[in-house]
Amino acid sequence: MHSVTSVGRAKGTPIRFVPCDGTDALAQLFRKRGAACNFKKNKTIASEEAPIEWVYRLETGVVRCCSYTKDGLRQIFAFAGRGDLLGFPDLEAWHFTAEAVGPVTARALKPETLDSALAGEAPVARALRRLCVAQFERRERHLIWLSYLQSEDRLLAFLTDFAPREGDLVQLPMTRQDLGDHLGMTLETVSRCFGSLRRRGAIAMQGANRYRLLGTKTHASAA
Amino acid sequence: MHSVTSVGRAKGTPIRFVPCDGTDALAQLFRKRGAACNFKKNKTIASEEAPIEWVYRLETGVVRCCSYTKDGLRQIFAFAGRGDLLGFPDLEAWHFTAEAVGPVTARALKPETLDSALAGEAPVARALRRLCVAQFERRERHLIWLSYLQSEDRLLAFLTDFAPREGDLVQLPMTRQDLGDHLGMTLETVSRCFGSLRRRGAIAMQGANRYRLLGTKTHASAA
DNA sequence: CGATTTCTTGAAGCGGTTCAAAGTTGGTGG
DNA sequence: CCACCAACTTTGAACCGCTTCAAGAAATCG
Repeated sequence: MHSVTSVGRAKGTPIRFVPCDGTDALAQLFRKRGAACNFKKNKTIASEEAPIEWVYRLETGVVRCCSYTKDGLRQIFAFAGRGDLLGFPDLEAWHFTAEAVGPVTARALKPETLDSALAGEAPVARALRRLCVAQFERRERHLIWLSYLQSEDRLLAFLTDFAPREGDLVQLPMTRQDLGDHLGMTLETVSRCFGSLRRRGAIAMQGANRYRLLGTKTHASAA
Repeated sequence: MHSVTSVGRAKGTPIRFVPCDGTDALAQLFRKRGAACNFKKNKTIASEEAPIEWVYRLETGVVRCCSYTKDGLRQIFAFAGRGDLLGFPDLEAWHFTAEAVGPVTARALKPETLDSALAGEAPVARALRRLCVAQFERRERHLIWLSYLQSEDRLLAFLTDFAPREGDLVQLPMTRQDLGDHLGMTLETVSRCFGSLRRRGAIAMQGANRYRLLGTKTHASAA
């Protein structure tokens, strides 16, 4: 651990992630009027600072949303998946680069189309606002991970977040490097952390890319 | 420096911060229909997870937007100032705690009021969306700071961001502890970094809380 | 002015990086 | 089907930046 004051203001819950449930109106819009499209592994879907020509809603596959510094360093803000939106209307340019981690399918809409729906249909506007705020909160959670937790707990936090449910066998589509660039550590540290989490009994691995969360309270539901 | 791949994708500009200019419609709304209010130093304006009863637009003073973990550690997401909004409508609860760093004045609006303006007036809706996305980008920039830069450059990045203009004498309203909790380092490290930045000639100090950016290109505008 | 908070500075220790090398995995073609 | 190659992962050892703990200096406020 480092920095951050201890001000003794213990909160019941730490930080909850509010999954956006109001997406329905948006989902329908994309399904009805969106163009289906596919991206191959590692294909760049959108480039930072390029004008937004399409707004996407992901159907299958995982996308890394990241930013490159001028020296070529990469920070992955988030891994986007099914139901996530890439791009916002009335935003002149992409503020991150989006790349397909594996094969990806999505539905695309022209920003103008979404824009006019925004004006006409209140539920769509509301759904988009909620999605934006949800992403916003996600970034804040990420910020907390990076400054509070040490590497091992940071990885565990991610794995917990990524797993749909405790005990499920989860396939990680991304590399150690991707994880490192997301969690602010080197790929070596990521690897070492996988090792110690496994040894510690927090996770079970099946090959390098499949894991299962052995919840601290999976069997014992006491307390 | 740590982690983060060098993929060699040099970009012209690193990450720009797009100041939200579309606030006008919102500003007018708050000025016309908002209730004026004052907060004393260190007063809690909003508490994480509490229901949002008012949405604020800051007029003077600085507010720290932060989150406390259950062990009482604090992460400061941002220091909000004049023109910044605290709280979003159609969001059931605060997702951070807001505290006055010094004396603060603001205008407050009931979320319902803002909500109905959102439905009726397109420019207000657009302004709010832009503000939300701007905050969003701000968090992403912050993430980049935390994972790319080492302490000294992190502080410099903040000081550069906080100064309205290079060369101006800037008064810092927050403590070293606040800065540390914002930048992910201890207050001691913050202090040491102030020292080395001063020695290095990047800034000039006037007491502990006034500084002046000695831009690397202030006088010499060459190249 | 004294008292309390805030800031600075020093020295030791640790977590994570860096550099290096060996081990795995998955895909391709003989 | 196996051999080979490239990409990815694991592991080791030395080093460095930041934290931690501790003490002293400066600033702020009643």
